Amino acid sequence: MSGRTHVRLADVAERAEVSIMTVSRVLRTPQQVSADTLKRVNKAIRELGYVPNSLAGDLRAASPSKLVAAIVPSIMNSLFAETLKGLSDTLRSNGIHLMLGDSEYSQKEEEALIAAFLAQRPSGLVLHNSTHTPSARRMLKRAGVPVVEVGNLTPRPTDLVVSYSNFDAARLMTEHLIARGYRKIAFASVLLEGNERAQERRRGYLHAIDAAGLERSDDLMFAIAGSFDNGGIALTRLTDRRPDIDAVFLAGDVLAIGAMLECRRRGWKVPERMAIAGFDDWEFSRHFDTPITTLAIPRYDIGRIAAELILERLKNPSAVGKPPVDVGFELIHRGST
Amino acid sequence: MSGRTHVRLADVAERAEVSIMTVSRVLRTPQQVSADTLKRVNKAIRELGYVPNSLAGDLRAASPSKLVAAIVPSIMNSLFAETLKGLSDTLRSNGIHLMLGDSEYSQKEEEALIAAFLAQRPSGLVLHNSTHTPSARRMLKRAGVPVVEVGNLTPRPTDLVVSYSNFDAARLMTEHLIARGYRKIAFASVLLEGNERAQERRRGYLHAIDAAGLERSDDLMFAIAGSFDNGGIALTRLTDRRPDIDAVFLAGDVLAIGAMLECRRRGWKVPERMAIAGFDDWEFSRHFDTPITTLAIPRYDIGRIAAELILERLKNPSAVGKPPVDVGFELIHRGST
DNA sequence: AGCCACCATGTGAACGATAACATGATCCCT
DNA sequence: AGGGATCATGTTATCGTTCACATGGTGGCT
Repeated sequence: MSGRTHVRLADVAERAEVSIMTVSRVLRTPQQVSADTLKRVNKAIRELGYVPNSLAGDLRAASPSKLVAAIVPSIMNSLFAETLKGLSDTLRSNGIHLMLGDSEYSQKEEEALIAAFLAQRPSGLVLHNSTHTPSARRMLKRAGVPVVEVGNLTPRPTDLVVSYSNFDAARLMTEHLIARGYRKIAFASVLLEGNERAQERRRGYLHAIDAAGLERSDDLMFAIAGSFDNGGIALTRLTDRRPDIDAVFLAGDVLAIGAMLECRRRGWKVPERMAIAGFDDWEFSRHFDTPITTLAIPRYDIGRIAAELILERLKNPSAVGKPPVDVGFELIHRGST
Repeated sequence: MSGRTHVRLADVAERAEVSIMTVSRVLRTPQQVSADTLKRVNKAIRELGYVPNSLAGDLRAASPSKLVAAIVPSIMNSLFAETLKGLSDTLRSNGIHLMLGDSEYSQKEEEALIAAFLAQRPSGLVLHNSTHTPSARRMLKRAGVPVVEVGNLTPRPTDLVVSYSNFDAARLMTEHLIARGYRKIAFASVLLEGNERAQERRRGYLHAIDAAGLERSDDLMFAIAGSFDNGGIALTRLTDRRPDIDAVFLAGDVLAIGAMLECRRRGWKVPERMAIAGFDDWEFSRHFDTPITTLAIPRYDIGRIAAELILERLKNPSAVGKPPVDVGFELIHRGST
């Protein structure tokens, strides 16, 4: 073992008795190298266990690194995982890999991550949030890198957008509940602060409520961190305040599932005693005795399309100003409403 | 806009009327720079929106990039997500970020990811698998980078290990079922091929069965991809073959939950008609009418400790040969057994 | 005053690769 | 047989940063 950590092109070149440049060609443009040189160099590469140094390569080529950075509010939320999978699959088949950050729903943290990631000169940036600190916004503008926002069909995007309208989705679900005859419709969601998606869903709910002339009241709204237990808690708080509630729209994460469990504990019939509507078609939503009416978002596709937009931009950097891509959503009517 | 994409140290230096080196020092060792130079340079940095180029920095410093690569069998499996979160949290507080790959349970794919990741000169590698292709094994040995395997307390690790014994965990659960009086105990797991963890769990099950002198039979074992529905299918297949089964140990993913749902559909009392044991304490396991007995693995801690080992090794590269870290597991006895 | 230590800053080379150009050999065509 | 095109390979400069060393000014101590 020599003192040097890694095998370099120069080491391979020496062993194969060719120049560095020839080794480089063997790796990148083998058709430009004669058959037997190719064989000799490949042998040396294998024997030495050469692993290219992308840092050096990308630096000299002034090309971005073969990495795309993604920042999600929570790694452990399987909804975001689906989008990441779409991203990762699509990028990988183009030789690009994923750098992942977890902003923990904090814009300040997101800003720090953006700075750290940009230092790696990624080929692109995918952000779940579309509201950022001013400083983050400035960095993104100047980065000279495709930026895709995927959490909401935001009106004033930084660059590219692939998403769906949280507002429309929540409005549609509320309209559905109204059409089914419910009149005291409550709304529960994850915490609103810094979460544009939750805010938009709330706006959508209120819009439908107002349009139908139904009661709009703070009593009918509740926000709480997303978890099973909290879905039950939300239901409890709301119905304690207002026993006349006949439907709850739980617009986030696993809240609806928690609410279903709570209804079962209480022996409440769904939807007769209480209708339950969810957001996001968790596999589990289907599996209750009374399966849950919910909104299905094509989250894998969001990731896939985000990747495609980045790849396209890399091929053709001048093609800026692409309009937002609306992947839509689907209301899945099941037994709970 | 000039033709150049990014602002360089040289641009900042020019604007602040100092040398490149001074700017570099402002960023890395500001205590070596006089107060007013510091102010002037920082102003220029802000005005130009300078973002360091880690590619160049890490190249020259011959230091690894501030990235750690992790490869999991499936991004969308929330169990792995928990470990990733532990990793990510711990690394980030040390200025290191995560590169993420999804091997889709394939060793060939894992090998490709390892090669691609090593090219980025990461500070470390975290692998969920502990069995690799020969070529992957060779790369890992030669990489000169800390490698942590986290999926199983494997006997012949590549380098570092932080995990628990799948064998012992499955054995313990099987012993628990035996102690509770069950005699025809079936075993269902995710697909075994290339999945060392599932294989080890099966070994643990068989070990306990043999030790107790109970029936060991292919009829009592079933493997299927992990999903809700497949848990129900596993239960159906097993009891079709062998109606005398009185307990099923579902050692993987969400199979146990699927089996519970299937029991409910059939109106089977758990555990009277059929005992159900799971592996991995999904939040959901608690929330059935009959909550599920299961094994809790400290998956977040696995990630955290893996990160700590890497950080330690970076500080002190000579400290090789650390023994495996066993984080253990816990059998959580609930109503289903 | 003279000397040395120290502090702030600058200079030149180097990290490992690639781009652009240069070279010499081979080949084909007239 | 001569000359340009083509092919395989080599040479030199460069990417943006950091390292190692050099330099000049300031201050304290005797």
